[in-house]
Amino acid sequence: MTSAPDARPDLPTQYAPAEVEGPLYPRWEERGYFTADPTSAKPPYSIVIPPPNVTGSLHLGHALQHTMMDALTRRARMRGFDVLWLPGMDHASIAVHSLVERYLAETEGKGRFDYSREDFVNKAWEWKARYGGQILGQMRRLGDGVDWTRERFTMDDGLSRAVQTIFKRLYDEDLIYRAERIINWCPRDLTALSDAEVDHVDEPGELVSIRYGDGDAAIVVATTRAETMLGDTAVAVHPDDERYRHLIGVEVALPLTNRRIPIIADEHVDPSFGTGAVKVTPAHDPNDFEIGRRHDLPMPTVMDERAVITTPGPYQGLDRLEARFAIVAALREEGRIVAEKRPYEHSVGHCSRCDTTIEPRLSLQWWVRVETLAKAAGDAVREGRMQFEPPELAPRYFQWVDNLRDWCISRQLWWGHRIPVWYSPDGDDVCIGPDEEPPAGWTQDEDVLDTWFSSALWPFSTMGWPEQTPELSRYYPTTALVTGYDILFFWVVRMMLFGLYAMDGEVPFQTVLLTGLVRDSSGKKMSKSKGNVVDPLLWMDAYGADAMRLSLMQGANPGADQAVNEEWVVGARNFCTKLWNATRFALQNGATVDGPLPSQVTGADAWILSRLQSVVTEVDTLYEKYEFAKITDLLYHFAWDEVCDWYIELAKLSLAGPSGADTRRVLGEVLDTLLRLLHPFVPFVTETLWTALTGRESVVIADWPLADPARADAAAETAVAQLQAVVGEVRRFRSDQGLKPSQKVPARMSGGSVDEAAVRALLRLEAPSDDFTATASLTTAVGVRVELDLSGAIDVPAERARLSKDLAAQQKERDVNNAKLLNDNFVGKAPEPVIAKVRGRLAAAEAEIARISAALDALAGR
RNA sequence: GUCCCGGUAGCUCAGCUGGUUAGAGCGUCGCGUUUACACCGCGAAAGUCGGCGGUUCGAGUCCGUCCCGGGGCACCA
Repeated sequence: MTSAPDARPDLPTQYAPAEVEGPLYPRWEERGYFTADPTSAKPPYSIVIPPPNVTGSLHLGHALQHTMMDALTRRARMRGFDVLWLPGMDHASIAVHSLVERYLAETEGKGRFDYSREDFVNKAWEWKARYGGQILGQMRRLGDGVDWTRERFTMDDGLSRAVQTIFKRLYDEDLIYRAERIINWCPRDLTALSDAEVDHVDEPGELVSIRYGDGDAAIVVATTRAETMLGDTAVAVHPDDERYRHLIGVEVALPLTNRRIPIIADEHVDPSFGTGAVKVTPAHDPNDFEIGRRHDLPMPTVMDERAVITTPGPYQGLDRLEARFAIVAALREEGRIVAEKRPYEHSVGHCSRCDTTIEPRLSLQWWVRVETLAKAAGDAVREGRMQFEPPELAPRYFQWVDNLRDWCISRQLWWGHRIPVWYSPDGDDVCIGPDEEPPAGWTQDEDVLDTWFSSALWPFSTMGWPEQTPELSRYYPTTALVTGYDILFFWVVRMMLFGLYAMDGEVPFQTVLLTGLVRDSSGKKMSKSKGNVVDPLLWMDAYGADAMRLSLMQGANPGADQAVNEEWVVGARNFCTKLWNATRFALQNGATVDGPLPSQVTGADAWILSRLQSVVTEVDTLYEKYEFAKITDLLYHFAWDEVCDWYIELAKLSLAGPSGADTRRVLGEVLDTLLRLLHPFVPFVTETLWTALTGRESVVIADWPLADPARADAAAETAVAQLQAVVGEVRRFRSDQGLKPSQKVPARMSGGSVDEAAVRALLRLEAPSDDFTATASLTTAVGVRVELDLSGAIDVPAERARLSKDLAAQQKERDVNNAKLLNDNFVGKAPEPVIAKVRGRLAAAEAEIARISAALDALAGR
């Protein structure tokens, strides 16, 4: 292939995706097609990419979402918008920690705490430089038309400044505070986690009922976590519970210890659950913590950060599970176990990163006070300032945002944005803004912020906030956000919280387009443990990025999960090949895009232009609703069934005829438009074909097609439909008669008004010879009679079977419609157009029955 | 417990405010080379639209209920 963009290069005979796709992206990038221009007079269109983790590699979910964003932005660009699609990556605090720790263990044989904080962070930056960001190259491979000149990283200087700025503002307004609470603690990652980072899983545990105290002062409590009894400081019962009323205020002996704890009354206790009495461990359970606060109970911690028992005594040094076993055994020994239920199904929190069982832990952490922020985030959607697509997913958003609890944002990690608060030797603290210096001798807080804290700023921090940049004023709010519904809580909600706060109540995006999950061919979730994870890179290598993108778009119904498999990618590749061959045909036959379209065209040319303008309109309508699957389906069938199967076949006839010049121009127009319509989905192959066809610079910067209603031609559409009906009927006859496709048959045609030459050519019918003898006769539904000379007996049983089948269908049709018209209720109550339609169908069925019966009678005469 | 989504051909899915003989892709079967294309062409077979009940002249489409699958949230001492 020649690579000169302005010549019309010959297309190789065979479509080879790798050769087509390889050279194009660098060319697009060099020419700056994807670079936004804030000074442009064009209207803006903006999308910020959901920043993949710096540790990440492209998976099918990315491929799906990126293809959608690419399609939206490519189309917007073609429609004349100044497009910003902003790429970047997330620093992924915990994920990087795990990877870097493993990397250091392998390369240097050391653990995290063998390094100083500074050294570890430097190692992490080294790791990022060396192994991070693989996905960026994979995005180019996929064809993402992002503005690389504006690439961002959540830990680069500008974004770090944004983090510090908003932290200080929130801190100054008392929307960030520090408090000791029960938090979700991961004993493996050794950090606090937010509620969103905990997955709750039902699993079999044990429910053990233990008798506390003796004699009159005894009470039975049930627990799944016997080991925490070392930290019990009370037993709680419901204040109205008659069974225990007399015990309230009494102290009981806590087994295995020499402590005595009070029995208290608290509304939180459910009298109908278990024994109606609860052991209270304020330092290791969120509900118990609340009870403890209400009753001013002591809150002893019994485990360290690795969930090892610290209480002096026989259990000290045991892991929480070992301790549970040992303590239950000891209680059993003392005869204090009243009941044991095992297994006992209950929900247990796990670290969403490493799957370790979460330990609720009393801890001093930083929090965002979310009440007012969440209210604003909910109202913005309630007031319609931001909308979800599909709207059915909005309830999930409200469910979360309307019940949000304060957000724990501090993490006991080193890789991330360090909390900008400094402490004096006396324990005073001060929050330091971006341009401020901490007082000499003060020390900074050791913790970093939750990764999602900086992600929440992404729609504006990437555009230069807090500076009032041209980008920020032009591209915020962004036009759309495209992301998976699974990330609604983590990310979308938090961008709403901070976007509305930082940007004076302006939403970060006008529309949130939620995609489903990509599943395997049988609809199962992909997971490493199931071994059904597909690497999109392999599919791209085998069939091309275009084919993979197209197959993903084929299944992309809004908000719905989709199953994918290799067969469909093959099918999508086949479609690209079809386009390739159609374009080759056009080039070989002198199709042109130069000069105006002929004002008057006839026959197939008029028909296909009519269909084309209608398809353009439909595509635009479907884009409004983000119906990617339907757009794909529409274009697929238009291209394959109408353009290739019918128009090109018909064009073969007229190309040689007197209107050949018109047809060459129409053929060029149809392919030109079709390739432009398809470009957002299959950017590579359309670029190669379009430049070959038109000789112009690039379809990336071509204009989006406009429908021309003047080209609508109902008569031409009817004429071709009739032609198709006749051809279809005779083809079926030929097939049923066992005639080879290549066999030419003399025929005589009469009646109707179809293009006889076209019918003859498509059906391989010859002119009748002198000794023509009609051995078969077909009268088709559009009144065309075709007599065929099969030079010998036809297969009478086959023909009778064919006609009988048609007859039965028409009789059923007649009966159904007849019954309706005999029904007074129907005639009396149905609207007139519906009745007219039924009358028409009845008449048509009767005509068909007459026609087919006649044909059967004629057959009987043989 | 509560909320959401889904149950339509062998498989994966479309079917808008109820009104043609319920569609597509892949797969299956038959025929085969008509110079764009076998990564193709032509033809065909294939569904009691999860069950039951209701509203209606008319229900895959609306209502109720049940069954099955997926997911969210809450609780889980």
